Amino acid sequence: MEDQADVEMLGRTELFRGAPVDLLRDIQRAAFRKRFSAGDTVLQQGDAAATVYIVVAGRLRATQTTLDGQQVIIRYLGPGEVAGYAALAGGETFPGAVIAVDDCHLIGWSATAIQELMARHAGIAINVVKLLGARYLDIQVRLRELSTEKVERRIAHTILRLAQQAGRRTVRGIEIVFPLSRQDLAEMSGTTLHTVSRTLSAWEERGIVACGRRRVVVAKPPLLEAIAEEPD
Amino acid sequence: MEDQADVEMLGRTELFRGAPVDLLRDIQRAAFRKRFSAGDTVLQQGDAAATVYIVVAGRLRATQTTLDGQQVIIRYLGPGEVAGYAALAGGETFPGAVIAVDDCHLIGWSATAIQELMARHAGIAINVVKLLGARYLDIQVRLRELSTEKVERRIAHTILRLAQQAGRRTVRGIEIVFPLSRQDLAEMSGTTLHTVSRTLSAWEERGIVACGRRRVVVAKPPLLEAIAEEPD
DNA sequence: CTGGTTTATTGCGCCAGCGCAAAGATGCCC
DNA sequence: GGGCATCTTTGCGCTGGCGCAATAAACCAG
Repeated sequence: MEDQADVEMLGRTELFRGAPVDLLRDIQRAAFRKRFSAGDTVLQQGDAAATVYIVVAGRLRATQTTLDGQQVIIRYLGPGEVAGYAALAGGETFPGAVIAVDDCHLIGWSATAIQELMARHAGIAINVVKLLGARYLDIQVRLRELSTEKVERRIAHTILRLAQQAGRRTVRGIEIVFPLSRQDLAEMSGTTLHTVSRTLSAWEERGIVACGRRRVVVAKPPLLEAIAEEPD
Repeated sequence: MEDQADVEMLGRTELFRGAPVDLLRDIQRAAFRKRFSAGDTVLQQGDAAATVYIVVAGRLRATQTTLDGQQVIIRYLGPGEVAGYAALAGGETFPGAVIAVDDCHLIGWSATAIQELMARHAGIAINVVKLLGARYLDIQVRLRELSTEKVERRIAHTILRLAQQAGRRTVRGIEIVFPLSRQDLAEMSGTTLHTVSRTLSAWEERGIVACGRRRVVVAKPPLLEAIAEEPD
């Protein structure tokens, strides 16, 4: 039965880990499912923070856009992860957008439902604390990289991080499993697509990476790590 | 009685807001007090995340330092705010350091005590969620600024933010109440002290700011806001 | 297969901001 | 009040990486 599978899946997410089975069943009953196609907007920047999602399948991108249209990618999220922190933390509106990169399958709850859940079950609130703590840590590190490192190192770090969280071993090396353009890498590394393109070309020359249209494969991780760590 | 005053103070912090008085009393009894002089290290990067503090008086700086000694300032914190998130979120070690900028007076708890408190009182866990959510929001915005804005705008944003959270109205304008060097501003804006110095000199010329040794006063906030918002 | 769209590459010139270095200002401690 | 440490200013030259622009390659739809 599908619901049963759902319950097991929920029990493995960062949000509901450790919850007793009967609670998971309640949670599952309160949820709704939703599918999105690649490119769809799941959460819109500025909209009321009324929904929280967990990713069942597919890959999403959290971004933040300025008034003048400049965009940065805050992070990518995959199966088991949470989209819509603002709704957890009691924010009024979403500070950024979440876009489907692949075709995606999500499970969602209303903000009020989740907040009530947290109020009734401290364990879930603590899961949220851990999850936000982990995100805060990640983003601190990126802030430091952005402030102190030169572009090449930043791009290297960005790719290594993506390979870590969404890499698949292949004969050619570690392939990032979702489509990732030069522009995307630029928006994660705080640079321009031109500089990313030039950098990747140079690396390709040296056999460190292999890339195609919206594809990146890390052929020689140790060399890329060396670049990421070498001082300016 | 001093304890009574403490309890009231705790009830107004972001961490314990909304807790019933008798719980606050328990919390207060479990706490220890500690004083630090300007320049002292309160939490050391890499140390076991075993303590959480609330600032009673004074001002602190949260930083993160790289292996090669480069430093960024994550944020400043003042009265009522929490130092040592890692201990709340169940992290192993502190990802950054916290340093006293002024002479400071703090109240602290062991990580285990606070975690037990969260587990027993969902309201407190929810306060932590809100607090981490707010920090995450702040840092997202800074990440975007750092990625997309030119230095002058970034410095303007940095100063405006500091004026917002630690500004005092005076005849000369809004004064940032704690000592703040050019180097500090550089480490918050992702630039060098030289560029900060040059920029502030130019602004001083135009009467937008007035500054001295480790002092910054925003004389004409609207003009500074204009700089912060003007497109590149 | 064709035409159109999106994505990637690369040459070229320029300039914002860095890094160095040296001098100057300010505050503190004895 | 004098000496010292810390902090700030400013000139100068250089360069990393941006921005533009034009071309090329890959993909898609019909």
